Amino acid sequence: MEVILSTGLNGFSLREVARRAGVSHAAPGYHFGDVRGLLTAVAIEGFQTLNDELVRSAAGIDDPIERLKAVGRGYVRVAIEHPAHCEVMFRDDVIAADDANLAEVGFAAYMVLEDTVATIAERYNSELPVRDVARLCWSTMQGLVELQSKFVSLDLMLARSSTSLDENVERFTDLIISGLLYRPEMMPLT
Amino acid sequence: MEVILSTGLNGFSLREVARRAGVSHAAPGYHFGDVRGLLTAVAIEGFQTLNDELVRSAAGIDDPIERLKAVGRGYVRVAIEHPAHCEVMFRDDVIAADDANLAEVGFAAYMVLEDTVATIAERYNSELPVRDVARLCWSTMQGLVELQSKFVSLDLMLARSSTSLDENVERFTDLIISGLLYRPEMMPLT
DNA sequence: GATTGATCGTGACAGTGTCAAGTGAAATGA
DNA sequence: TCATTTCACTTGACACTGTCACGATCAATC
Repeated sequence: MEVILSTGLNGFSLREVARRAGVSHAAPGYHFGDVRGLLTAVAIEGFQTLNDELVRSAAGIDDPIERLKAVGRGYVRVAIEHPAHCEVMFRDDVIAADDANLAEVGFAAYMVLEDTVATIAERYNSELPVRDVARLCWSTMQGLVELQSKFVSLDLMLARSSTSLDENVERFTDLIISGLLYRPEMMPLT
Repeated sequence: MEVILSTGLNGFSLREVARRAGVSHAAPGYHFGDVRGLLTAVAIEGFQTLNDELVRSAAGIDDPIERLKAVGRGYVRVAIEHPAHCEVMFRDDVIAADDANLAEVGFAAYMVLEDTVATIAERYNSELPVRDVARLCWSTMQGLVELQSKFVSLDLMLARSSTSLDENVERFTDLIISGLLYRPEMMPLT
């Protein structure tokens, strides 16, 4: 994590890892087989903490809409507190995307989200396309985390005050949730 | 683009580019100054075509909601037709994210989206937070493009038939648009 | 007490980005 | 017209990288 944070994933190198660990230059390669293997292990660890955090965020909140908001906040909390992990987790070009363990723990994390959406459907709107909504939420969070820095520089160009990641999460989830409550018969298009 | 597509951004190398161009190994470095410089040029080209495509997608469509849908479709069309460019455009670790030309053309592309949302606000819902909605849309599209492959393997695990990128765009935009039409007084949260 | 397996260290190889120096042709200026 | 400068490279070198084969050490096991 140190190496990823200081040099970026780009300048990451097994030999630098070895240097900081005080071992020979080939030792990391022996353990993880590969640079890909090492980064895959990092990604798995990342998904594990994501899963833990989402479960913890959702726990004890009865209203599923509030629970969805909490899950969203949990997602960006992981992004903020574990930036090195998150830089790796979705980078299929540097990890073994077909690794079984990776798929399993990623699946678990996703399911926390889908379950929450399913409860919203039960309680508020039975016509809700659960799977689509869950993926919409995930895509939005992921895109937000990735684009946040662009948004900041965009605000700079427009001389507008910029919005923090946390605040953007709140706004985005509110906007999405509005959509979950909408039914066509409520209001025709003009 | 050839090199990026065949070896991935990970295995990308100036020397391979030089080989395919039939020039000496240092020639690309001379032209672009740097591997970062070359990839920044690619990103600028990518944002330029994105901007062109979004403008073309939006042109001639009167209803702003239909226009927003068209812009969304345009976004993923660029992602599909120019995968090499898109792999670079948002990778701030390998490009010069503070490049002035890059910021300018990226800004232009974003503004097509924000203008469309502004028109929706004018016509349908004056209380719409235009900036937030525009960024919600962009984040969602970006996240979707990035996560699509994960969604496919997720469907595989769940033994569900998977959804194409185009279809996901349709569904996501529909869900977002529902939210844009929603007003709290329409339906209380019971 | 010999063997085996794991955990490394060492050295080598091909490949990489980048830099300094050289090279030849085209453009420029007198 | 001819010297000079600029441009677009080429060449060669350096430090760095991942990965591999080969040894060395050492604890556990038979």
